[in-house]
Amino acid sequence: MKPKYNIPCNIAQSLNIIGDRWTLLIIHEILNGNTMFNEIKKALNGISSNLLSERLRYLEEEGLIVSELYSQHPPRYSYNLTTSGRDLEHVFNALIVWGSNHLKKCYKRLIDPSTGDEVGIAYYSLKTGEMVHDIQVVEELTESRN
Amino acid sequence: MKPKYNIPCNIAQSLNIIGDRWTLLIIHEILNGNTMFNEIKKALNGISSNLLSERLRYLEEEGLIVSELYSQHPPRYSYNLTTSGRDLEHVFNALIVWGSNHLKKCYKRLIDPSTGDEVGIAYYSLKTGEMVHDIQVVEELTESRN
DNA sequence: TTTACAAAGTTGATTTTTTGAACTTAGTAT
DNA sequence: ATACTAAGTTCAAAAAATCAACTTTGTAAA
Repeated sequence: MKPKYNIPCNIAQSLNIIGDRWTLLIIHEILNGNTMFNEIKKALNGISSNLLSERLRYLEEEGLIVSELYSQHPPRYSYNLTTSGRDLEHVFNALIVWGSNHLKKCYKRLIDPSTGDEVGIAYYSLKTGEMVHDIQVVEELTESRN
Repeated sequence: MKPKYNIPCNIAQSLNIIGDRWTLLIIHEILNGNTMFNEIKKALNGISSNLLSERLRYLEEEGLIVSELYSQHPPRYSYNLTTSGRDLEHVFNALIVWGSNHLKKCYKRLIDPSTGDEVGIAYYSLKTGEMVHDIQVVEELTESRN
């Protein structure tokens, strides 16, 4: 079945869910308000129906989107993000910022709407809310038997 | 040749460079100090030599890594990140944070090493350095002829 | 009341990628 | 000599993505 990364790392495990071709772009379109099958298909120049259909099904299984029946009789669904899908926004923003710095041609930028200043990625403490200038990745202790 | 997303968006264009299977994980291993071919291969359980070799070649073409000859006679290279490769760190961190909130099993967390507090993603103004609480994605104006 | 058209898919053949295993080349260690 | 390692390359087999055609239910127009 699905070929998955068998690597003990958040990044690899996250990519097992959102790393397939088109997947992040599909979520991004839904985030941008394109909630219907054909809206998404039209926005994603080149994706085929069967693949879009399969990806949507998989993302729903994984809990990143929910499909809502908006017409009974020809059954028609609109696709919306769950919290976990919406939380990918920071990943999108990190990609937009990276792209604006390193792509030959940049299409989008992140700005502070109150000042117009361009913004970059930072980190803040969940406890205090203050910006944190130095960060560290720590390994979760593997809980052994007890 | 390479199937690429033909979509005018930083995210799609960035994924054209770093969105192939294994690519982000390879860069992440180099960032973590695994700079030799077999170190990367060993860390990435399941990747095959030919694919690793092809991905490294492509990433060098795209300017995300540089290979440095460290032994002349059996030609041996070590792989290191350029600035553009290193700048993907924010993307990795965004994925680590997303994973720590939404994966069934979390392997890593981001903390402030001075306090031990867990951290989340924020944004700051490139001009003032201050944290920005509201952000907006703006489309780059397409430069027409002049 | 046919005819046309759209939305949301499904089916199946073709093409492209990825995997997996074996092989190579140059060198070091025993 | 023999074994073993690093860093790949080559090629066959398997898996995934693309592409085009088709289906189903319904709405709009002639």
